Amino acid sequence: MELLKSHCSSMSKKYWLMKSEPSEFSIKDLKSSKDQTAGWDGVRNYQARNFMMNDMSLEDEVLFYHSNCDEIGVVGVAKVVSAAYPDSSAWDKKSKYYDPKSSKENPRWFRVDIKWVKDFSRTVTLQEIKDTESLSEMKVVQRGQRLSIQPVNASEFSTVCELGGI
DNA sequence: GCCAACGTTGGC
DNA sequence: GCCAACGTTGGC
Repeated sequence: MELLKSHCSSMSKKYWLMKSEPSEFSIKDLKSSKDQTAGWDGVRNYQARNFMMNDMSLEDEVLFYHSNCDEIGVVGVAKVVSAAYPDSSAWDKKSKYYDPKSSKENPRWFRVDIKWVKDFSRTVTLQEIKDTESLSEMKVVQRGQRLSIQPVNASEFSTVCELGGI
């Protein structure tokens, strides 16, 4: 019974916001990837890593967020299509994400695979999120919040999707 | 285990 | 390119 319960709760769909600089990796890049799927590598923050390792599940839905660009905001939806697995870029000396403290034997950083789901018909800008009362609790508008992977609740997720024209 | 120095993030 | 906020590192 306990097993069933924990199994069920682990299956309940969760929602996330994931940030990427479009000059590095945009939602277009994701859409044009093989199988419209890509590994979310380069996460080098423990809290963000722990979300991937401990809290993400297959089929969780993701708000794809463009940061540090002309039009900052949520541009579409993706979904989680793998469990967390070691981020090999951490032990690739040629990678900008190289981390000598991570190794194949003892990986420190992990990634998940993300699959493109849809583009919004328009960007839901950061300013718009700030201006929307029901989205005022989103981490992305909290002062000093820089996490590149953030949990989002179901109503926030659906509100952002509606604003994005879905 | 404290905390100063340093590096990074990311909006502006 | 500025800089505030935050995370990490490393000496002590």
